[in-house]
Amino acid sequence: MPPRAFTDHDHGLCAQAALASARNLCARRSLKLTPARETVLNILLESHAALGAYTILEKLARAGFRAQPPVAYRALDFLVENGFAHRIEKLNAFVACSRPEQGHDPAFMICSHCRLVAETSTTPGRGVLGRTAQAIGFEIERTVVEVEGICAGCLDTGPA
Amino acid sequence: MPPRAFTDHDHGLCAQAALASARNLCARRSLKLTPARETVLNILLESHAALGAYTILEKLARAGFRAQPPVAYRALDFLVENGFAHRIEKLNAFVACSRPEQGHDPAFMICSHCRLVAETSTTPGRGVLGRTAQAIGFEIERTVVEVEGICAGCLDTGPA
DNA sequence: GCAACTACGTTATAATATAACATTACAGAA
DNA sequence: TTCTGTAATGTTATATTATAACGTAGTTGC
Repeated sequence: MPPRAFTDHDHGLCAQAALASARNLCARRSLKLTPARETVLNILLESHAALGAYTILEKLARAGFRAQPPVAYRALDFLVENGFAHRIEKLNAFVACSRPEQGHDPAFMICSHCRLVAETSTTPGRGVLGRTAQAIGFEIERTVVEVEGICAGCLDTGPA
Repeated sequence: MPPRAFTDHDHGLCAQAALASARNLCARRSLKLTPARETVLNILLESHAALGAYTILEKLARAGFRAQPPVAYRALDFLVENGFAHRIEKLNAFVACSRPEQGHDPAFMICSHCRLVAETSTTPGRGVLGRTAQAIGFEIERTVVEVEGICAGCLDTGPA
């Protein structure tokens, strides 16, 4: 599956599908997709851009929620823990997950010009790094793979 | 070259070599390794642990420097830009570079128990991610590869 | 009903990072 | 040597990101 962020697609459908999928998974796992959580997920699903917690907070406020930071962070914690969103370490920001159905080790391509983030996947345990880890007895738990660069669209219109 | 952080080694030598190497490279490239910069590098070289900017700032203060944040951040910027240190995104912290001589795409193994960070290297442009990037015309500029887990030493003494 | 748990509301503050502008040091040109 | 531009530092203030702590309310299972 190619990443969608930088390719033409019907984003309405894309967002709708992700939301439906989240609802589904929550039902199956008896997780509560409460209003605040669902609203944050919808905010993230508006685009493939990474949003900072305080940007999300503003949008939450506009949607009628109380705008204290913990509200946003708690919702984000829930979404990230359950695989409906990801934290982009490089940006201290968050994106909706493109593939909530699959367990995955996500990898991200971040356009430093338009700030869109495409999700793809990686197999970090394998490859050189995995072998090195094994050689020294390091047990991998989580991986962060983020590449920063310029997406095709931004290259076309002239790189930054 | 295996990562040193999690393996037995003479750390005094390790730090000394890194410092010598930094001095050398600065001379060759006419970069100024000023007292503040060298002190920060030495602070980082004390161990293979990642240090936050404010921890570094405290140590700088103890070494007789003025302790305003920009002092630490400027020195860190210099060290990172010139490859003498790296920023660990996952931790918002910094480590000395283990191989300042080589241009590299570093990858890090972070022990979530003892917080030591081992540096190794990666070839992000190749592999699945590189091919995906190429397929959609994404031009990679920088990569962040950090794996979090438990090092052999911490596994031995009982995992967290 | 009520105990236990989960989520939410709210205040406060911690931790990380940078803007902005004044001052000083220093290298190369006149 | 003095001038001058650049790089580095000093300093104040503030922006941005994140969490602690504690009380309230809703829900679930008994």
